[in-house]
Parts: sequence; C-alpha cells; structure tokens
Amino acid sequence: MDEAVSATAGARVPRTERGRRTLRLILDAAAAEFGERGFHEAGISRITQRAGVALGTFYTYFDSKEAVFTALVRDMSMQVRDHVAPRLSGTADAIAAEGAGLEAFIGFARAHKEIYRIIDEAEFVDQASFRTHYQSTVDRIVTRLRRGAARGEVREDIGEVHGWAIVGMNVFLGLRYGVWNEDGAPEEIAGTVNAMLRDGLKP
Amino acid sequence: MDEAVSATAGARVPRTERGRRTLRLILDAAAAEFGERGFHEAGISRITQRAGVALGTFYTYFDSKEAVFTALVRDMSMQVRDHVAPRLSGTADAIAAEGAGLEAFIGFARAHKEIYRIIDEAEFVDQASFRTHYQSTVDRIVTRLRRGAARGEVREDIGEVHGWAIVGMNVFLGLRYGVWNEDGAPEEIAGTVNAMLRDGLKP
DNA sequence: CTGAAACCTGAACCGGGATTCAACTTCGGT
DNA sequence: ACCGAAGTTGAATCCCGGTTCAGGTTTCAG
Repeated sequence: MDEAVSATAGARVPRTERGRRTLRLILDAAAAEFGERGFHEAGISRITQRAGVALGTFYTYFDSKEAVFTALVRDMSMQVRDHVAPRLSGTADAIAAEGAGLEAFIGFARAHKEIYRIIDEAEFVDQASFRTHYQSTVDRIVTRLRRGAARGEVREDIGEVHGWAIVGMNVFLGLRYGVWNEDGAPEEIAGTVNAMLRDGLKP
Repeated sequence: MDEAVSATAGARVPRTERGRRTLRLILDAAAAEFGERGFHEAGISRITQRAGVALGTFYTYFDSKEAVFTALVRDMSMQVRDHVAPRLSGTADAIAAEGAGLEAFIGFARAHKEIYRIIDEAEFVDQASFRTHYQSTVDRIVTRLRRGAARGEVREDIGEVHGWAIVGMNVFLGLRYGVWNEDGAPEEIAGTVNAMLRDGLKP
C-alpha cells in the first residue's frame, strides 16, 4: 500500500512530515484490518495497534470509523482504476480491451484480496461510496465501448445496460477466480469471456 | 412473506400450532427488519417489537442473531429460485431462457428489495450461506446451458466461467434496475442482454 | 380434568468497543 | 534557544444491544 496521501479526502490533512507518516501508517493498518475482518469486526484499537500508534491518535486524523472506511473505499477504487487502465491500451479492438480489463482485474483481486471486504462491503456501510465507485466504472466501460462503436469495432447500440452487465461479470469472476480460489489462469478466464463478448453463446 | 416454515432449517421446530404462528411472525419481522436496516443495524428487540412478541421469545426459536439471518438467506434463496424457475420453460431456446430468467429476477428484485440486504450481505455475515446460494445458482445455469448445447442451441464449450459471468450480470442488473431505480422495463433490459448473449458485441 | 411440556415475558446482566480528553512530547520557524 | 502549533498518549467514559433466566401462562394428550 503506497497510495498518495492526497488521495484520502476526508482525513484531516497533516501539517508536518511526522503527521504524514503517521496518517499513512493508520491508513495501511486500516486497509489490512478491514480487509481481514470486515467493517464490523474490525476495531479502531486493533488498527492503531497494527499501526503502532496510540488509540487516541486515530482521532487526530479521522472523525469516526466510517470516515476511514470511506477514505479507503475511495483509495481502493482509484487503485483498481490505475491498475487496469494501462492494460487496456495496445489491445486489438474495444472488445479485446474489455477482456484485458477483466484479466487485469482478476490479477489485482489476487494481489489485493481485501478489495471485496472494502469496496463491496461499502454497499452495506457507505452506499454513497459504493454507488459512486460502480457508476464511474460503468461510465468508463460505456465510454470505451462507444468509442469502439465509432470505430466500427462493436455494435452501435451500446448503453448503460451493457456497462452494468460487464461490471457484474467482472465482479463475480474476480470474486470466484481471484479471491475464493485461484484455479484457472486469468488469461484463460478472460479469453472465455472475450469469446462470449465477441460472438455470443450461439453455436 | 409466507414461506413454508419447514424451509427454515436452523430454527427450533415448534410443537404446537401457536408455536408455528409465532415463529412465522418472527421470521417475517426479521426479513423486514434486516431488509430495511441491514444485519448490523437490525436489532433483536426491534424484530420482536415488529412481531408483537416479547424479547425473550426470540430465543425460544433461534440461538442467535446469526441464526435467523442464516435461515432467512436460505429462505430467500429458495424464493428466488421458485420465482424464476417457472418462467424458464416455454422459451424458444436456451439463450432465450436466460433472458427470461433475468427478466424474472429483476421483477423479483423490484418486489423484494430486501433481497440484497439479505443474500448479498451474507457475503460479510455468513459466507457459507452466500457461497452455497451462488454456487447452486451457477450450477443451475450451467446445467441449462449444457442441455441447450446438447440440443445445438448454444456453443459446446460451456463451463463454470460462463455461469459466473451470467450470475454476475444478473446480480448487478438486478441491483441497478430493480432495487436502486426502476427506470427501464425489465423486458427491454432482458432483451438487450439477450441480444448480447446471443450474438455478442461485434457489429 | 389435569399435569407436564411448550411457550411467553421482560427486567437485568454483560461485554465490547467507539469516542473523548487533559496532560505530555515533538516539531519547525524565527 | 524558544515558543506556539502540531502531534501523541491511553485511561476513563459511555452507550448499546445481544443474551440469559426465573417465574408465569397456555396448550393438549390421556
């Protein structure tokens, strides 16, 4: 975890170098704690222990347990985007790009199994963050596909529904083949989905 | 809510008529409470108030808060299946059947918005129930598609990956177009997905 | 009718953990 | 050097809700 501290809106901004260091410690500890135990089982005191700071220090930087969580959702959201984005360019066409996106996402999920315990648990802890994350993900997908349509690579009638369908696929495949069990190579899974996305399921 | 009480394994089985009535009251109250507030915000005392019984009565039927929740997940899971299954037959082919399944699911989600606060929150409260539900859903989809493949209606290489992809699509579309916002007719959404499933996204 | 099992009641218990705060230490600019 | 701001500390406070239980009521088989 080496997110830019600037990314963590909602946190009180440290004025000194020491403060920045401490905030980073707390943030990383929180990601680990929430990732392992989920929001409700996680404890502020456990977070501060992990971080190696006193309990009260936490409240120098965050107003509440919910506040760190929100900051983390935002951060993870950006991490996913930044990890997937570069893998999209250099693909043959818009459909191949979505396949590459899925492959990158599964890889990310394997390396950051805490992602579901943070972003997805937000559905039940901090709906606003959850919706924002997925809506913007959908927006990016739809934009990419429409550009592909303009280039004649995909059908013309791309809409939000396609975006939500693809996000849903990716999320569940990431959970099943990234977090729960690492059977199957990401490339193969992405390949299967790619074929389905390109030609459909008909024989 | 009028689930068969027999469906609720995990609950202590009532011996008298009065007992069966009370258990049903608690179960329905719990579904409403969990549906509105989510697992952690829900309260046993609030459930018993809704049900119109004393606090202690709850523990005549369930060992813990988790226990009712598990019973409810199982019950909702069966309700979804029973609502979707009949809509699958009478469709033109295996691909059309999946479209019909999605349409039925969105309808169910609109009528039972508590579904995500129960089945999906189980990912963070009772993983075993969550996995069982989705694995069996995937199994059903894969079985259907393979039968379709045998009839020459879909491609031969159907595997688990296709099943998880379809479930993921359905879950996210149900959340977006069933629970969050009812814009768009289920038939249209299902139609869009159907076209995608049949022919893919290529022009 | 009757007595034992089944059921119901709700006040009291209890543990856990989020949040506060007043005293103390370190930092950084002058 | 010095001082105000920034940061740190952890014991104490506070609240909340899940669970227990001893005593009462209802049911129903015989």
